[in-house]
Amino acid sequence: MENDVRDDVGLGRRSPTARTRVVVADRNVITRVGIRSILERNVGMAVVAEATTYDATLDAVDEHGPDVLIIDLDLGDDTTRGLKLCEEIADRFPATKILVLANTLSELIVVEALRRGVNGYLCKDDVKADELGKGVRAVQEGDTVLGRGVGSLVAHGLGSTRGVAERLTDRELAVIKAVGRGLSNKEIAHELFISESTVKFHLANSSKKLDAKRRAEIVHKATSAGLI
Amino acid sequence: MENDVRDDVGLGRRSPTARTRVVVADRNVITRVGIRSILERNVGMAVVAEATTYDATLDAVDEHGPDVLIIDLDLGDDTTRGLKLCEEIADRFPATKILVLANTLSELIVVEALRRGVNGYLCKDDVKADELGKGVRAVQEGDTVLGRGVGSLVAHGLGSTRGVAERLTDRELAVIKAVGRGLSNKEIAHELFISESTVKFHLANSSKKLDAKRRAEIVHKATSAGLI
DNA sequence: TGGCCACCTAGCCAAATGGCCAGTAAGACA
DNA sequence: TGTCTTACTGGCCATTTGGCTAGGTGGCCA
Repeated sequence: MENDVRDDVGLGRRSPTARTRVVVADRNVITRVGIRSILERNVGMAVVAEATTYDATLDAVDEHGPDVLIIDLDLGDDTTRGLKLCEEIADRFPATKILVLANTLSELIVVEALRRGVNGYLCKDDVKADELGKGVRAVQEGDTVLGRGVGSLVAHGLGSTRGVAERLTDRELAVIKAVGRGLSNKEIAHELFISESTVKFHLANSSKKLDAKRRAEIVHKATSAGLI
Repeated sequence: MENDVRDDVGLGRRSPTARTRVVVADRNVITRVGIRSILERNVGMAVVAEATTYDATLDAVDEHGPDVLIIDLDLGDDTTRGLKLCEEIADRFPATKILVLANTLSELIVVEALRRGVNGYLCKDDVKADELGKGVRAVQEGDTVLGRGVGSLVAHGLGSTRGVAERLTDRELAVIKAVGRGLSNKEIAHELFISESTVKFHLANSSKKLDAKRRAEIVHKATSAGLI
């Protein structure tokens, strides 16, 4: 309908009336520019810094003390790192609200993120242009925002009898990665300097946590969740 | 998908000096806005239409006859569909050059895309802001552009002795999807109304094509490639 | 017409996997 | 102190798997 795009992406020039200051963390330039364009249509919103790595994100938040951090958890090769970063930021900078903007929708990640103090979780492919600004404003005001599908996913998870989507240990993750590379239990045991029994043990635990019947399903779920 | 038709965003009003007319196909608003912002910094480039589905993409190309189509193959739940679309466009509209802008880098997809007449392949996370404009201009002028890493991937693939990344048949894909859901061969056989032997046959073929040793690796590679 | 391809089936056998049991050891915590 | 969690190990046994050989069909194309 209205859909007038401003292409004059003023590079982070903060307007004097700006009330909502945002830091964007995403490894993808196109996405960063897009978010900037969309947010700066909203009066009173300004992107004050961009970051492409976990370390840079922490620095940017520390330096600018933004109202909202928009972050894609998948900034490196390890989403777990992104989760830890959120925890740290929520802990050290409680004034900065965190809005996760994810590529994929994974129960595993959503639940973990919320547990670690994230204030909102949107899925890139699902948000409409106006929802991004609304989401930023909502988390700034203390609401928890969950994008389309995310809410029901979480509700479904929490409603289930089992303790869903428990966190995978480092060891379990290492084994799953090896399985994804097509190694046999014996080969994995050799590579990780543990016994074949232990490999099976970790896989059995992973199976329960991910609610997967077979190793192929474990790999599929872990891959979809961006864990490997 | 409610948002099925191309929204011919008014802003894309073609300036009289515009020489490169671009259609952008991506399900993600943020990305579309980002691409638009970046391209329209370049004098002589205009985004004349956006599309979010395969059908809308074809319509947009048909209607606007752009110089370049920037497309994310993953517009629906089936990347294969995106590949077929490229083939059709390359065939029916040879004047429109196709630049794939992918989320993930997969040898499988790259090779298939090039085979089907795609003129360029960039990886979203790798492109820098200026490279996008350069890429568009390059494909428009008839060059083939491969992003960082893409080239070496292809070279590596083609250099190998085996016929790499052969196309998976529909049946093989169906079996792989089922494996990813954690089904046993017996269960898959029952679900697809074929015998267990046939399931094993398809998996063995998939193994060769994907160069995977075990079913878990097949699932991993297929998942990473966006095939399932 | 013959050849190629996708697809389907069968059986055999060795290896890998998954589920179960019962343990040890180290560090955190109250 | 005892209890918890995480990590690790072993053995047993049924099932699943992967690799092999050796066939079958129908469709498409030169």
